[in-house]
Amino acid sequence: MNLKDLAASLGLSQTTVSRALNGYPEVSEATRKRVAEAALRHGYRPDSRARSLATGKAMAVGLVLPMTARQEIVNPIFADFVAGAAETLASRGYDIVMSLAGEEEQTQIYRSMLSKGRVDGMIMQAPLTGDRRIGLLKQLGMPFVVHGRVSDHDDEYCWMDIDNRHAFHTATDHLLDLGHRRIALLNGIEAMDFAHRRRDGFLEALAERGLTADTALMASEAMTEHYGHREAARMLRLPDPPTAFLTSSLLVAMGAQRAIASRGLRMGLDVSVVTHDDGLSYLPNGEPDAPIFTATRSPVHDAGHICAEMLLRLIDAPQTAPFHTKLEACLVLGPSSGPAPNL
Amino acid sequence: MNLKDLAASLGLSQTTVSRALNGYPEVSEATRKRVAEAALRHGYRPDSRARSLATGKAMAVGLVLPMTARQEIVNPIFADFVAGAAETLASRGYDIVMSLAGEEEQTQIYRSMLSKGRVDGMIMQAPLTGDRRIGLLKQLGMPFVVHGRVSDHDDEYCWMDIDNRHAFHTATDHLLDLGHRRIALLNGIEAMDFAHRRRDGFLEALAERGLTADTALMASEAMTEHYGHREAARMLRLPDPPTAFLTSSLLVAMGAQRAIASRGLRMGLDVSVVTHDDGLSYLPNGEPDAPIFTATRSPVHDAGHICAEMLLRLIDAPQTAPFHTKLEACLVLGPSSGPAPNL
DNA sequence: AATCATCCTCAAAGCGCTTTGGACACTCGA
DNA sequence: TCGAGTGTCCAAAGCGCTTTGAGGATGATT
Repeated sequence: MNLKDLAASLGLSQTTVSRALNGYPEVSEATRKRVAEAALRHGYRPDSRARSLATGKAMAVGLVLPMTARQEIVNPIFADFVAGAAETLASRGYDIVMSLAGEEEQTQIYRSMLSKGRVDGMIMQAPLTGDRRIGLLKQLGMPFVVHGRVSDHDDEYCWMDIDNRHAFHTATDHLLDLGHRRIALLNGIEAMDFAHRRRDGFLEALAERGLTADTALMASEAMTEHYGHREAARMLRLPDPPTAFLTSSLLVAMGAQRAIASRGLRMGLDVSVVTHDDGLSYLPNGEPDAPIFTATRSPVHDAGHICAEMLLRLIDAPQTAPFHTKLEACLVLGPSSGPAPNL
Repeated sequence: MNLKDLAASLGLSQTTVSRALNGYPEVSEATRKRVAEAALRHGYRPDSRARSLATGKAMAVGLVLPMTARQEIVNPIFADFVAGAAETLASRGYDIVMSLAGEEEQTQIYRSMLSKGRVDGMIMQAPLTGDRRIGLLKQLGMPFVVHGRVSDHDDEYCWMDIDNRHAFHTATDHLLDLGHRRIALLNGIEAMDFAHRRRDGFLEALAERGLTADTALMASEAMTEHYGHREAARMLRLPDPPTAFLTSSLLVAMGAQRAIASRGLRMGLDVSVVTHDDGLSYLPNGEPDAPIFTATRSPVHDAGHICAEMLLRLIDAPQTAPFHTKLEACLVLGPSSGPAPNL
């Protein structure tokens, strides 16, 4: 049942039916009611393509599924981020069109998005340092916002990011204040821009106290539990082991926790752990009021919300100058961090 | 730059340009080359809506982001599943349109998918026992395949599922063979069909050896690490604690592992743990050759592949009778399970 | 020279919707 | 009685593509 048929069955023109359905004022209340009722009865649904073609709006935004750089690992953040974004978008009638950023050439990846009309804008995730996709998107003239950012070109596009440098600076300060001097950093892959910033924040905080990092206490890898376990275990076996771990995700922290426990040490007493916590719904940091890990927390679900909100704003007014949102992660104190031993 | 302009700039008709671009034989090789070259130079991209309207194919499939029943928890499986599906779909030129299954009425949820023409078919995930969405999809006459299934109406629609009952039967047998008699089940939410089946497999295996389950050793909740920890810790404090845990996800197993360790017990020696492992890329079960947990393994990434493949088949031939894929999970042996103590 | 395949190309009719620019009937004040 | 104003409705022109049914060149065949 299309508009033509519906109009015919009502003895009205397509124009009138369309207007009645879309709430235009040029239609009498009686007619509108009659049309609405018939549409419901016949299960009429406008064809989104036709409507989109006529209006010029796709009512959809594109999202590229990020794969952690060069790894076959799907970003665990994705599900919560997209859930957040989807809530906002759905409430405004927008759909999400997903593509997979695989190994092929970037240009090729954005192929389907680019086929004009599929989407009104895009959200880009997990930018690498010096990511070239941003140039590509700008060149295409499609509205987009980046979740995260690329250091060099901060002000040329819209982004939403947490202050990763500040977060890790704060976290490091926290450990330094507790008397820790040998602090290990279990970071994510530092080709990712956020991991790079976190490392900077860590080093900065150390430097401010006149400390230099021990490269033997720094690791950078895809953020799995196994990685956290392996590296923490290795570091704890060192002649001069760390008294604290700063990790980039809850999974890594859990791995570190396991390494600490299996060495007969007590987390929070013998060895401290501070982590970043993306607030993933399926990976909560203890009970809401009783966190297990001391953490810099910033729910990625909220990030999804905000990115979507920004993108919709940009779509409504494509010519506005680039704008940004920077979120501060808050430091949540848990039992996993405590005074450095031997003090 | 649209087809009309491109044709004009070449002094050709739209027909010829369209045919040249889409590989129809009625165009001379010379013309085709000339057209392709001009299209590239002008950065011409066909409008997907217009093309879709003309061909009747949307070249996209719908995917509903599942939320674990009544919980605000995003299914951690989602990211890997969708990555798998996206690979297959992308290779065939299909996009993915996502919607969020929120709290509203189901009918409302499928709204955008239903607006005709958005998608050619759908993949439904995480069905509940007696899920009504299936009836809805059937009634709509849109091709769909279900990841998982709903017990009562197995043969009325296409589904892909792992043999959850058999997997948990096997896992339970494994523990029984090792001499365990008090086995705890840390299951997912049993409103989910798969969790229900797992429980059945567990109980069946016990029954076959003349054992009955102790309800104090059975829990059912959203599958988080915290849940695994809390429930395992509680059960280990019982007067007659379990000697083995059977858990529904790696995260839960990790929680149990933590509970075991913090009680000063050794996993695999004092207490065994067997889990189901969805093979999530960001949550590997140890090293590829050295798993940590004994597990029934079935990568959800592959499930995504298969579901997509099935859906494409269904889209190509919508009238075929419902067909199914049942995958067997394989039992991976790790150091987390061993002979029951006191034997 | 006329006929006929064989290529290559085209004009035009959709696909299903929105939207522009009236048309028609009716009311109301002058 | 007229003109303007108002409230409803409509025909038709797009939106950008694919596809049908023909048409104009060629060169080969009669």
